[in-house]
Amino acid sequence: MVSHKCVEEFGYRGYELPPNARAPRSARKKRSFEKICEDDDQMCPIDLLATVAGNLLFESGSSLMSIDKPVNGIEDNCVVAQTSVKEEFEEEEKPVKPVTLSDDSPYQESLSHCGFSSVISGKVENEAESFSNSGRSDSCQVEDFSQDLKPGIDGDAVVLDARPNIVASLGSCSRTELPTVGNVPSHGVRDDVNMFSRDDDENFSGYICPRVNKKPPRTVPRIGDRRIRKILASRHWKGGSRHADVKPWRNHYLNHQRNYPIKIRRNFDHISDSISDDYRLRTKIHRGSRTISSRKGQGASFVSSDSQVKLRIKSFRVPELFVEIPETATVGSLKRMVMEAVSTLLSDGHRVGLMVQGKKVRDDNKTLYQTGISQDNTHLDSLDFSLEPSSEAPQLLTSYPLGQACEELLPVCNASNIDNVLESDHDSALFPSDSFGKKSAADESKPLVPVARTDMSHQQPCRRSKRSEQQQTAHRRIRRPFSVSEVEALVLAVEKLGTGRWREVKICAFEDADHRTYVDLKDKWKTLVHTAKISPQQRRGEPVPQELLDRVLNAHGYWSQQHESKNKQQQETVSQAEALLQL
DNA sequence: GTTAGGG
DNA sequence: CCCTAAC
Repeated sequence: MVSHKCVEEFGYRGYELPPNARAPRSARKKRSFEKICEDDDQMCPIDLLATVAGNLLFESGSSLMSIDKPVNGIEDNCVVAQTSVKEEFEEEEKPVKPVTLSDDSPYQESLSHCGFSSVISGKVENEAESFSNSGRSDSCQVEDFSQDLKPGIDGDAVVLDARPNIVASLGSCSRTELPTVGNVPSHGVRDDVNMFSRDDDENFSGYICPRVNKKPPRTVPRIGDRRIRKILASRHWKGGSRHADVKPWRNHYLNHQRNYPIKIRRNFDHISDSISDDYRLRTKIHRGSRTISSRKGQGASFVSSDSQVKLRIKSFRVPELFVEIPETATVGSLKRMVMEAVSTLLSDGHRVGLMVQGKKVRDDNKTLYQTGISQDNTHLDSLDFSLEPSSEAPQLLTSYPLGQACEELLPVCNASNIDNVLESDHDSALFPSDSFGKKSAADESKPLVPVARTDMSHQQPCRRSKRSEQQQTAHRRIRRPFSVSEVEALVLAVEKLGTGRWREVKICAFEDADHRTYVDLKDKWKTLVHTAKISPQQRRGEPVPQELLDRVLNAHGYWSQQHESKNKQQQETVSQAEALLQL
């Protein structure tokens, strides 16, 4: 809430949070797109499962579904999730043929390229087993990069349901294709990274490392196998019967769009397999007092004398990635587009968050043991990882397509989805609801953040320069137009304090509005003055009541006059002093 | 760190 | 909203 220090003096009470933090103008142009998102709040996600967790997790199918208690009051979801997983497990899981990878296996190489991490301790071989069992594509898979999309698209927005090459967590890896070992670059880069245990405090076992990829792929994106399907409306995601082609894992996702933490069970053999939430990580924990962890990448192994806690991040999803693409675009370009969007989404501004028993652990220097993450601690029952923005604003990428036919390409992610990850955060300016009295941001604030615009017409020349632009603007804060009530509060404060005292204005009227800096207020005042001076027809954005604009002009005039007279006085003083000095 | 102003 | 100069 806005501080009432000023407000009370002026008897003003009307201030409230702007209902919607909006995306930059570039995003707002895509109204149709936003509409999709609004109408279909949570129904058109691209789920990117990036994991190396293999069929290992499903060695014991029946035990997978066990869950002791509802997580954060979403019991129903959990139950459904379990059911779904179970079903697909039964349907899709196949016996696995063991394959052992040598230490120098190209598989390791491929892992190192990946964008996400999965946590394993000495389990690479097992992972590989599941990978090796990968079969060919299923009916959903589109292999031909040059294939036209048209046959599958009815003119509505296409929503991609993307999966990485390896999606073992849902037991469907038998359907996915293992990238050609040893030929990674040409076939696609694995979306997974293994991070192995370390002994020191800061690099705890089971670290999740979203790979920061400042530069989205320039040439052929390494997208790997993706499943593509269209949806026309949200309802299409719901009943499975309407989509005979929808795989069980898909239903699994469709039914579980809501955010909730992923529970980690203490025992490897009894894992809660609740579906991961957006930005939440599915983890698994293994207990052992003395563990041998092999570091495949370095061909080394070590024995730790410490008690080790093994964590396993099974997968996580990228939420609400919307893609709009001409039906004449090729499948390859679509894949590239998705890859870029996903890369962008994950590349910048994300860090790993950790919650123990629902409480955020901010101190990175704490040991796991101090945090309560130890092999014999019950806290392991509620260990949550999350991906959260590490910077104030999500990355805005704008790679402007040149071709007219490709104008409307705009993958969008709904940033509100990560809101609840930040539920206890007050340090993020991303979500005004947080600092304005805990409104339900998911309901009231849906900043649509464009994460990428992809040039589908292969007009490479412009990409370079645009890329550098992207990097330059990567940390630009999200645009958040002032609401009328904010303007009112600002006007009130300036009326009282005058211009030129922006820090005080901030403290007086916007103290708790973390996303409004005094520079912002100063800038807003500047634009308000300008707005008040121009004709109403020339004004843009949410109309500011004329009454307020009048007050702006009045205050501006008054304080300008004050400054003038002040300066005049100073000048007089100076000249008098000079005159005195000359005498 | 604040303020002012251009971009 | 960003950047920077000036204080």
